[in-house]
Order: sequence, then structure tokens, then C-alpha cells
Amino acid sequence: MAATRPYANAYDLLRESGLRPTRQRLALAKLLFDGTDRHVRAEQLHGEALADGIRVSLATVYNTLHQFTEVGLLREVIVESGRAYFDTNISDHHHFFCENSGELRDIPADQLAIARLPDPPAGKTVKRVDVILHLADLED
Amino acid sequence: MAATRPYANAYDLLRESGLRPTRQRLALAKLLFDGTDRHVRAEQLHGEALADGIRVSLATVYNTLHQFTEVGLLREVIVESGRAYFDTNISDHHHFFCENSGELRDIPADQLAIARLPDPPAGKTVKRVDVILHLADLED
DNA sequence: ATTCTATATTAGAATTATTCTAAGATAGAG
DNA sequence: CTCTATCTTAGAATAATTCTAATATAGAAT
Ligand SMILES: [Mn+2]
Ligand SMILES: [Mn+2]
Ligand SMILES: [Zn+2]
Ligand SMILES: [Zn+2]
Repeated sequence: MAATRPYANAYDLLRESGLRPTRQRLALAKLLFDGTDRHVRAEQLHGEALADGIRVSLATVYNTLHQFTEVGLLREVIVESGRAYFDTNISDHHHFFCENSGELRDIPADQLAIARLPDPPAGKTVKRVDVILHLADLED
Repeated sequence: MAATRPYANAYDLLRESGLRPTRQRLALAKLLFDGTDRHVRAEQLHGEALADGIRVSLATVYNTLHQFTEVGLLREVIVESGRAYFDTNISDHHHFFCENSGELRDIPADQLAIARLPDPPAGKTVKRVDVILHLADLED
């Protein structure tokens, strides 16, 4: 189940998502969907792209991350004011957030359960349930 | 149990919290701790202060909100990138967040329970558990 | 293959929320 | 009343993100 033919996978992923497989989107998709679960920030992904010799603007990285999120390839995680993370793990799960390192770490769905979810106010639906466990260093 | 003598209460609150009861802090404390649970943004509180004829800078509002949070009089709630809310309800509870209106609404602790909280990574403690239910309009 | 047009990319400016700086004001201890 | 640590503030600075409007490209149609 290793990621064979990553180019073809990225291409298909985009086509199936209704997004034009442009050079930039293909390159970013290959970086993002390499088979591992990642929590990326825009600036960081941009850096990785440049390091790989891919010429892409930061604006396009932002555009692409949002488009991928809209079509359900990514999920946005909000942990801190002024910081957006994009998560390649779109399955139901939650997060530890370490405020010291800025690192996000998955909590598998089976390790945290919510009992008795309240009803939303009239005329609204619950679109997303975000659980963030904020971590701090354990110092006596 | 109505809020009698709001000035004295604000004064005592600050003294007990180890904060100098300055004119600005007293005024902001009176606006914040009026007995109702509030979810305020800095800019908004600044507007309210100015509307009340209280001369205070936005920088001081930010400083004060953070100081109040540090001493436990407030709690910061993060719901969206680049948006911090300060909550006067410091008891254990969670939130609905309506992405359309930007409104935060309390979910009392007894209406939502978390079962099986995972262990934090070694050397860390869970400092805070944030549960945000993101709401969207219910349109067929 | 060539043309055409909707869609995508981009540099750079703009925006927004927040924090920083460093100079002046004030609380309150002595 | 003095003095000093603490506080407030205007304005600049920062950081993340979005916007603008000019250029480029994908891919459908010829
Ligand atoms: Mn977004
Ligand atoms: Mn803060
Ligand atoms: Zn995740
Ligand atoms: Zn609340």
C-alpha cells in the first residue's frame, strides 16, 4: 500500500476534485499527500516547494490550501490567534497543541469521545467539532 | 445576588488579583464583570469604553485583557484565525461558534462531556481543553 | 496545430489583529 | 510629599493573510 506513482495520484486527485491540474497544484499536492499525515502552515509549505525547486508564489500556496480545503482534501485547524494549520488527515480525530513548540499532534478518534453533544440553536447545524488539548511543559 | 456596588467590586477584584486598581483597569473591569457572561473582543471593549466616556488606549485594552487572563479573571477563546475572544465565564464550559455572525455562545459543562481523555505526551500537561462546535446555517 | 477564453498565477500593495517601543504619567509605599 | 516601580499611550512595527489587477496557462473549440 506504498504510494506508487505519486504524480498520477496527484493528477487524479485534482481531476476528481474538479481542480485544474496546474503545475503548482500538482507540485503542492505531491508535497502534501505523500502518504503521511501532516499539519502544515502556508509559509512552511511554500518553503518546502521552493527548496524542491518548484516556483510558486505564497499567494498561490494560500489559494491552493483553501481550495484543497473546500473540496475536502484538507481540513483547517485553528489553535492560536493568527495561525492556521492545514491537516492532511481528514478523518474524524482531534488534536494536542503544544504552545511551546507550536506542534500539532493527532489524537485518534478512538482515544477521545464526546458524550451528549448539545443540540445546535434553531436554524443551524454543527459543521465541525474541534477539540484541542492545549499542552504546557510539566515543570514542578 | 444582583451586582451591588460595582465600583467597590471592581476595586476589590483588582486588589485581590494583585493588579493596581488604575482608572483604566477599574473602568474595564466594571464593563466586563457586570454580572452577565460575556465574550468580548478587544476592539469591541475599547469601543464600549470610549462610548462611556472612558479615555483608554487600545494597547491598554489588550494589556488589560491579557493581564486579567493571566490572573484568572478571564479566559481566552480561540475560534478563528486572527480573532481572540475573552470570556468572562471562567467556569468549565464549551462553545458554539457561528461562523456567519461571529457570535460565541456558551455550552454549559453538563450539556457536553468528554469521555476518555487521552494521556498527554511525556513531560507535558493538559492545560486547557477547548471544544468548539462550529455552526453553519441550515439551508436545504 | 492554432485560437480563444475561462481560469489560474503572481508581485506587490493592502488589510487586520496584535504587539512593541520608548516616552510620559500615576499609584502608593515610605 | 517624594520617589520609584508600575502603568499608559501614541505611533511604529510585525505577522499572517487577503486583495488587486496584470500576465500566463489549461484545455475546449475550431
Ligand atoms: Mn481560511
Ligand atoms: Mn494572547
Ligand atoms: Zn490532525
Ligand atoms: Zn464562554
